[in-house]
Amino acid sequence: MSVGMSLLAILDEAPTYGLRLKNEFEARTGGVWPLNVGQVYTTLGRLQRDGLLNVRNEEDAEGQKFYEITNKGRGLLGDWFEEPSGGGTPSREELVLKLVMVASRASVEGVRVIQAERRQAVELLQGYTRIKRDVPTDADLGWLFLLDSLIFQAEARVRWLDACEARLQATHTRPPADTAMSAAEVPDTKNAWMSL
Amino acid sequence: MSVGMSLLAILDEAPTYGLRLKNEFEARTGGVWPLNVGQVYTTLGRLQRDGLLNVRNEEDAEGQKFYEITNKGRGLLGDWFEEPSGGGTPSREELVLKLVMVASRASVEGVRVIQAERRQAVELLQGYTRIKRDVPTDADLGWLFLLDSLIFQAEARVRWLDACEARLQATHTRPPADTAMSAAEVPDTKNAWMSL
DNA sequence: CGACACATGTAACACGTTACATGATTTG
DNA sequence: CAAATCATGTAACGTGTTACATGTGTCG
Repeated sequence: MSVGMSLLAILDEAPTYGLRLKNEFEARTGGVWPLNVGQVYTTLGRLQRDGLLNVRNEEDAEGQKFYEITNKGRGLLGDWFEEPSGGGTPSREELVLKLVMVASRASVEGVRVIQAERRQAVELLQGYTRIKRDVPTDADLGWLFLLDSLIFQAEARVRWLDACEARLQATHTRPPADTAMSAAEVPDTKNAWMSL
Repeated sequence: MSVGMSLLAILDEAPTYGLRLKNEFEARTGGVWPLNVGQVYTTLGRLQRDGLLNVRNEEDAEGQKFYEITNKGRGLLGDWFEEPSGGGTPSREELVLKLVMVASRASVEGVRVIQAERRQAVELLQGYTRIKRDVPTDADLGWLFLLDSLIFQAEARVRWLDACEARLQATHTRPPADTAMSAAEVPDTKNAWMSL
């Protein structure tokens, strides 16, 4: 419930109303992560249902409905900040999944896919870099965090794609081992993974 | 619908039955991405509903139900491979969102959060590296792709967290500009973003 | 007036995910 | 026989997301 937690985080600074939350959210993320207004209200409803926030005065004079975080909500928010996010199974990124699946196909196709992805990743990276260059040094800290994240991730992605292509080329040189639709045993490295 | 596409990709190599799909999926991802059997069936149902696959013979003698990809499914699969994945708005990663939100809080708390995340990221990175060291060179190509991805991403995350902490420390030195709950105007960098 | 921005909300859907139920077959 | 494994499936929930409906106020 990342969105809900974000709304709670904003409300933890000061009570506000729905549309304002949307605007704050988008302002802090520099417009990179647009948030449908409807989702704000649905999420607020769910947060209220779970007792994480209260409605102050039903319908203000100007038609604004102020929400305020509860103690329970503050507790949960604290947990969210304290507990590291990387636990559990790593999230299934679409691109990674795609490459995993393309790995058992014709290597020519694999190379095509990888290069197309690489082109796009580089393009995005350049875009982010251009934005960062023009960003004022006193810009919102959160927005700088996000921008850096986009850049670091895009860089990593490009380098990863290169590594994948190299792997693929190397495999292409030597004929592939007959792994086609084998007994589907999870490799014993799985156990190593489990012990993390 | 990443999972659905993955199932289609597996079925594109050869028709199989449900449980086998689960096993294949987990084998190819080295057990890192477990897939609940139930989800396989629900997803298969949705794929069938959309005409992306057919059921061969209702209930094989051994109680196995074979699925095969349709031409429509093959087309969609091709699109999936051809179209780069990074388009649209970048996915909302929980950790990034968390740091964005922590940015407007007390810097001491920010540092604590970042360091906790960093500890975990390093730990994960070490775990992945250990696994990679023991992985046979002839291992499944897709599994190697995935493992590399995890490593590259973890590395990038660590470096990003360091950059964030440095930013935070720098801000901490000079008193923060009064950005608290401002008019919430999306910065004009948004326009730069939009033009990507 | 008409258009636009502000403000709230609901209905509906997609997808991921889990918990549970069922039956057949194998094996100690 | 009992337990485990194989195999299929359903009901239900959480979250994200969109499209739509409604009403108010403002301004050219």
